[in-house]
Amino acid sequence: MRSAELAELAGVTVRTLRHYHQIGLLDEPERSSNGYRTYTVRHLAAVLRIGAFAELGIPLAEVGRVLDDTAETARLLDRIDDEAAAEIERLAARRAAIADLRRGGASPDLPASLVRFAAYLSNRPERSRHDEVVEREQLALVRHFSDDASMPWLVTALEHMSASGEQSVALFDRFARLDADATDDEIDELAASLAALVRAAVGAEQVPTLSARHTSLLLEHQLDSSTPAQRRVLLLLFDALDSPQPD
Amino acid sequence: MRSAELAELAGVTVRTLRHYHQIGLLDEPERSSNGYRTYTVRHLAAVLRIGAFAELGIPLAEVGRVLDDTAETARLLDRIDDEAAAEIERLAARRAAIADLRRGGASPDLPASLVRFAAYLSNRPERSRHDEVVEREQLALVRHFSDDASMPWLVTALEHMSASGEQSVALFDRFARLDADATDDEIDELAASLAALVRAAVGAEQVPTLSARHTSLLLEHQLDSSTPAQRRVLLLLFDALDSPQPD
DNA sequence: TTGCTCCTCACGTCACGTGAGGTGGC
DNA sequence: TTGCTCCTCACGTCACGTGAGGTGGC
Repeated sequence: MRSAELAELAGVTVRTLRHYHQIGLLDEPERSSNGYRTYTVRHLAAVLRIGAFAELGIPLAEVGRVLDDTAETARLLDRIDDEAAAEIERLAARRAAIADLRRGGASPDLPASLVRFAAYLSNRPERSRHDEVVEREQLALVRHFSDDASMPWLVTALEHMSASGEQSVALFDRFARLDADATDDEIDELAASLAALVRAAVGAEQVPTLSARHTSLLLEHQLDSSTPAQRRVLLLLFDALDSPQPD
Repeated sequence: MRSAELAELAGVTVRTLRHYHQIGLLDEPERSSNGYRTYTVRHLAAVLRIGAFAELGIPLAEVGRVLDDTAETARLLDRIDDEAAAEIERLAARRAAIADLRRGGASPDLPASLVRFAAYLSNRPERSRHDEVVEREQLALVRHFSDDASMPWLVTALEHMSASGEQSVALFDRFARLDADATDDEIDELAASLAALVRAAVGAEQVPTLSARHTSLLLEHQLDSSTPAQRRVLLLLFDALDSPQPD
């Protein structure tokens, strides 16, 4: 029989047959006078056997070695079974993550623990496109760092703020819309208010270490994304948070 | 920060960063005077965001399009979820097949319904290496064809034979060891005995169609693998099976 | 001459891994 | 000079898919 017929009988493409030839898995058959390959039933059997091993996940490069070696096959299948189990777990975890996203209506790069905080931010009036981008980046950073020892206070604080309602939204809004020609008084007052908000959210006994590697990266990101006036507020805020609480 | 530091913070390799640059997913940062890339926290955030989408199974070629498009992301995730479900099923089926093989101690290319028959064949005394190869090929063919309409009688017959014990093994053994100078009488007798065995196994009312495509391929395979004396037996056998039963 | 089947290269896929060969500052 | 870090190509991976360009017999 010719290539097309063998391929159809075996349920593969002609290209697959060629590939098996190329990697030495399948003997080249005789050629007829016009150069066409003329396969036999034995070729069909060979293709089917190769296919059976391949379907189990044995790489073609190994199939040749194990076609007639039951012990080797069993060893390989042990490994493949483990890999399949691991892959199933990966995929199941992925599906679970997707299901979570659907429930929360959130974006893949949002930390699950901060979905509420993200929603809270998006409620802010006059949130610009640029604000959104910056927020997304920050949340991605927090998410990635959230297993870090220096992080829990931040997550706690953000959660707490998102529960504290309109008052804190108003503060963030003032910060976001801070004028370039804001007076020193305005800036002092805003920094103090934010410091108070953070302290209240964190709890007085937990002193965040702003100099920790991951934390300082977050602060750096915030500074990078701020206007000069905002930067002045932030520096005052960091100072206030770093110094012992006035009582 | 430099490449190595960014890579470590993000939990990826430097090569991954380069790859993201190459496909235009990640902005090239400034270079320092020695040509080293100097990344910012924003690059870190970008890498983390890309990674979050990639981990969910979104191809990098799509990540760029959906980074800021929640609706598109949701649509993509629907597809990916379906694909993940299908892949899990494939892998689970593979694991089930491997578990079956372990229980039966069989080879991957054996039809599950013929494990007993294969074991039965392997009990034959003086089974040569060549016999084994031929048997394996035949079983692979039967397995692949076993959903064909012309096939059930064969599977039934083989099953039945494997239950019929030593008598039939002895017949197969006589066939396998048939001498090149066997007499016509010996050949006639063996063909008749085999025909009787097959008829008994199949059941009288089921007349197999030896000319059906898949069946004739099996016969062709058997003929190809036989000695001239065996071929004579087989042709007599096929004739006997094809003609109405003398009564 | 037109169709059909078969043939042989050979590039593309996907997300990087892995050298090879070279440079600049300590 | 030796080490270290970074750089830029560029090939390899895995099992084929997909043209491109050509041939032989009806």
